[in-house]
Amino acid sequence: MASTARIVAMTIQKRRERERAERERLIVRVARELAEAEGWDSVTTRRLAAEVEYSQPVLYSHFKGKDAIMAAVAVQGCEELAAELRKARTSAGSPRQALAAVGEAYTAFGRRRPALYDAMFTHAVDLPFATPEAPAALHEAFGELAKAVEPVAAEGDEPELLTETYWAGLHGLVTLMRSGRLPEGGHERRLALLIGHFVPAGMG
Amino acid sequence: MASTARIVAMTIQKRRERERAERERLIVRVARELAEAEGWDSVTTRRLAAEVEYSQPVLYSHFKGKDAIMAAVAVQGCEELAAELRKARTSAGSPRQALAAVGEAYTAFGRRRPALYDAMFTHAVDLPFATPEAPAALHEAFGELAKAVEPVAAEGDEPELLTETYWAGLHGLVTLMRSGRLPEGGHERRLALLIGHFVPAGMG
DNA sequence: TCTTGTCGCTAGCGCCGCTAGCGAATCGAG
DNA sequence: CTCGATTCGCTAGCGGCGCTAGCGACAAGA
Repeated sequence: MASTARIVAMTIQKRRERERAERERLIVRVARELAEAEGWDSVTTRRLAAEVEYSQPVLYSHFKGKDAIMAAVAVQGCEELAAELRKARTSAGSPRQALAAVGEAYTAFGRRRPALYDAMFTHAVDLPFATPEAPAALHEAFGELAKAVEPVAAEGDEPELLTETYWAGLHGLVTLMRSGRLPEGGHERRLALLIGHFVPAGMG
Repeated sequence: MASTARIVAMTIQKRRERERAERERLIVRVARELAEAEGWDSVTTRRLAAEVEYSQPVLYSHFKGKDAIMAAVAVQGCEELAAELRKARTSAGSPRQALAAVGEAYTAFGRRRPALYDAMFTHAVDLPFATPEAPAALHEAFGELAKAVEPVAAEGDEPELLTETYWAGLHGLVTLMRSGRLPEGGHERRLALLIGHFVPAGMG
């Protein structure tokens, strides 16, 4: 009897943990949907709690604070970005085309999913970046960039630094455009200029 | 007598306007100092009002809101950035050196004056950017970049777009580094890579 | 059955940006 | 010189923010 009770208790506990994990995923999903629909300013802890139909303190039993929720959304974004970069890179014919494809995919992602992009690359400094502890999805996304950059690296260029530099160029284009500091028109030509200057003459 | 009274009234009014303008400058100066010392999060309307020794509503008689105060600080920042870019550009010996000098001056500015940089290029979308109505100081700063970029533009490169692209690269380097997404070490080499890729082979 | 512990709730703290509306000081006319 | 009109900075407060203390209901184990 005692053993039966213990087993039942254990399965009950498992169900609890399952439900709890599900609720956590719900919070992240709703936070993301809300942010994408109305912007991060609309994602307040009160509003988010109301949308998931729990009280505010429940959020804090899952996450340390609002920034941690944004960080969770950012990790999701990294996964999607990595997938899109990979797809762009692997379906390109030449190194130059691959570099252009990931550049276009990156900036397209930033424009199509601004809330996700902000969580990943402008807000939320909580999650580590340039260290091994950074989320795997982030390494994966950066790795896609790196794999596209390395083939066009010149003699003596350190590939990692060159990738970071290319990333910075793409990031600058996305953020300056999205904040209205660069006109939307001309984006393709700016991107082409950036890419062109990263490819050695006569390559591609 | 009536005319004397009117004249006196006018000079009194002038003094008033002078004092009012002085108070406005005080607000902007204190806002900037506070932001540079403790970050923009510490620049609340209550705190700022206390520092200038007036009540909160006084701020709103000068500025539409907090964003407008940040915008005023941003304009100051543009003036300083423009001056530093000009100095860097004019004291360089060759087109390549000029491009490198403004790039270094730009990123150095972003790192040395993070609060100012944020007001100018990451927050405060209030002030117009890519239009003629943009503040003169902003045009001036961009013009300095343009004057450094144009000499190295290749045949067929649209100079304005190329300048924007170079700016985006610099901006990306500054923001990704300052938010901890790029390691501080390696900045000089990344900057050198960016500059090197913007200069046609065999130039400078 | 009763104790113990878990869990989500209500309520509230100290902030924020911003504003309504009052009272004192000043101005212009008689 | 007096007195209504106007200017101007103040106190006080609104609604909302991130976050948390602490209570009550409910479930688990003796």
